[in-house]
This record gives sequence, C-alpha cells and structure tokens, in this order.
Amino acid sequence: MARPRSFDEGAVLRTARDRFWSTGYAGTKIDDIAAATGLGKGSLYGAFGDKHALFVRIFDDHCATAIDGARRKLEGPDSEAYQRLRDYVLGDADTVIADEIHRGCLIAKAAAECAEHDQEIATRARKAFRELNGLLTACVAAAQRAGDIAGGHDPARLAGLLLATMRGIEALGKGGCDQAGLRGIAETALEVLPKP
Amino acid sequence: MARPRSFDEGAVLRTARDRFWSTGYAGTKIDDIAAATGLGKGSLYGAFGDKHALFVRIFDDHCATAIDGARRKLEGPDSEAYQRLRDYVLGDADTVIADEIHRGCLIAKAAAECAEHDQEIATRARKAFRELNGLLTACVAAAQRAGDIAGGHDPARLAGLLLATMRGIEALGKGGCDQAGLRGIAETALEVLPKP
DNA sequence: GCCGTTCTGGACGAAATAGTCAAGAATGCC
DNA sequence: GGCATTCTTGACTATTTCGTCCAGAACGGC
Repeated sequence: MARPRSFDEGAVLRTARDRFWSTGYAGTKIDDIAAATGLGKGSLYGAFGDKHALFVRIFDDHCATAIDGARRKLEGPDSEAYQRLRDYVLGDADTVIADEIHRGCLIAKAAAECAEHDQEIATRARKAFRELNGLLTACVAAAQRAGDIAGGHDPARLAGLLLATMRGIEALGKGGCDQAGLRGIAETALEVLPKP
Repeated sequence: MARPRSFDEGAVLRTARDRFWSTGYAGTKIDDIAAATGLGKGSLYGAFGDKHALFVRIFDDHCATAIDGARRKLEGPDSEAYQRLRDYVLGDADTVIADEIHRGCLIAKAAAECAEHDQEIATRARKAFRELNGLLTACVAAAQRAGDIAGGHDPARLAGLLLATMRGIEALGKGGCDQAGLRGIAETALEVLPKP
C-alpha cells in the first residue's frame, strides 16, 4: 500500500490549536506550527490544506469539544440542575483564573478577530454560542422546575446573562484583572439569580 | 520655519484606529492605514513611529476616551444613579446591536489579541478595566445610597458583574448573536440587581 | 525672493511568510 | 525482493509587509 502517516493527527491539531489560541489567526505563522508540531510544511499542507482550512478545522473541533463538555456538565436530573449550573459557571471562572497566559475562550477569541471578515468562522461561532445558550437555558429551566430559581423569569434570558457573564469574565481575565475579582463576578452572577 | 503638517493628527488616528479595530493588530497592514488615511508611509512613520508605537498611541487615546465617556455618563447625584447605570448598560448593548460589523470593545479586542505577548497593551488594558470598574462601583454605591439597589451587596462585585456582562454582550455580538437576545441580556442584568 | 527646516510621497531594500515541489523514504501487497 | 502508493523533508518561489530613504514641496523668517 502506501506509506502511513508518521504523526498523530489529533495531537498535531491540538498543538496547532494552542498556537492559534495564543497568537491569533493572523499572528500565527505556518512555520510556527511546523516547528511546534515537528512536521514539515509539506506534511501540514498535505494533511490539512492551507492555513485557513487548518484553522477552520481546528475551530470546528474545538466548538464540538466545548459543546460536548458543556452538555456533559449541564445535562442531568432537575433536582441537581442548580448545582450543575453553579459548578459550570464557577468552573469556567476557575479555568480563566488558572490560565496563566490569559487565553480565554477560543471561540470568543476567534470570533472577535475573524468574524467580521470571515463568514465561515462567523457562522460557526454563532452556531456554537446558540448551542451553548440552549444547554444553559435547559439547565436554568430545570433548576426552575426544581424550585431553585424563581419561575417567573424567562430561562433563555437568564441563560444569556450567564453565558455573557462567562465570556465577560474571560475578556476581563485577558486584560489581567485580579483573580479574586473574577471569581467574585462569577459568584455574584449566581447570587443574583432570582430565588423563589 | 518649516513645512507644516498637511493632515489632521486626530483624524488620522481615528482612521487608523478603525483599521486596527476592524482587522486587529497583526491583521492590519501599514499600507492599509496609509491608503485609508491618504498619507504616505514616510509621513506615518515620521509622525507616529513604527506600527507598534502607533498602536499603543491609538490604544491609549481610546482608553482615555472610553473612560472619559464613562465618567460623564456615570457621575452625578445619587438620586439619579440607578437611571445612569441603566442608561450606560443599555446604551452599551444598543451600541453593540447597532454596530453592523461587530467590532465590540477595542480595549477587550486588543487585550484578547495582544495582552499575552505585549506587556504595554496588557498593562494599559488592566488599568482601563480597573478605572471603568471604579466608575461603575461608585455609581452602584450611589444607587444603593439612594435606595434603588439593595445595600447588602458589595458594590464592587455588582459593578464587576455589570462590566463583565457588557464585555460578554460584545463577545456574543461578535459571534453574531441575535440582537433581541443581546438587549435581553442587558435588561436581565439590570433586572436581577437586588432591589431593596 | 531666498534659505533653512520640516513634511510628503513613493520607490526601494530587507525580512518574513504562504504555499509548492521534487527527491527520497516507508509501507503493504504481490 | 519489486512495486505502486502515499508520506516526509526542506529547499525554493512568489508574495507580502515592514521600515528606510531621498528628492522634491511647502512654509515662515529674513
């Protein structure tokens, strides 16, 4: 047959993702990725196409991973929905705080840099945010059914507030806000959710 | 004496700012800025130094403008503090919604792209966020004194939540979330502020 | 009007960067 | 082992982009 690939595609994609995550799309050079992965440029181009195709591929994979992770953390019985919501929001804040290099959320970062002039990224980011919002909405609604959040409020709006707050915490984290403050914001977002 | 400048420095800086705002630091070419401003590169380099110095200058100016604007909108008598807070938060959301090209907040965008590897931008972004947070905190505290927000909560934490929410609305707006949803988030952020 | 000074515009050089290509290497099938 | 096929490597090309430089232009003071 033919010569098999000598690299693990998943590992290469993760390494490349980290480069894009750190330095952005325009700021990342193909040679950086080649050096970081140890691959020659021919292999990169042969396996993934050009820079933009590689980025879209990585972005797609990342969105799917993020949404899967959110689904696993947010879906479950109504009785524990509020606790899951808490864990998810505080976990996001803790991730931001633990991230020494302040990368934030790749979806938001790529959308900020590229969405204006890159329809492929814009479409995917919109879809990802919509799905995350759907998962959060379902979890808020579950917490309302369980009596942990007041029922009078539109769960989609409360979910939107939580989603925006997490993105905002990341944005402030990128600016280097103090870590106690960031966690305080996440805690406050949960505190102000209307109690029954 | 000498030949005077033939361009308005403020107008050139605003035009250049718009280019950086749209395409990011790494994605903006000096030639783009030269074309957009109508200046030759010699004039640009002579007046502002290299690309990075120009960006830092623009970023500084923008931070100062944003903070001045926030101060004007947020400072005033206690009795109207809550209304000012409302106007500020909803006005920010409306700006995001009206911004067809989804640029969001330049401070957040530059911090997201550059803070990790550019200490000058990181330092300035941190300072700007801290000052905005201070202005919001003072306004929240004023609204608490006036009895429009419950006094039991730390005004700095509530202010942080509002600041993060605004940054988050912008992040979601860049992804192209629906406009009604974005305004709903801003309204919800105000609704859930604890009433006395 | 002349002169020194600063500004202007764009050609130019140097470096960086995206993407291609060809020669050789690794594999399984025969 | 020979062969067809695909992968690998890195040199190479073409392009982009930053930044410089200089000849000429515009100005105020004399």
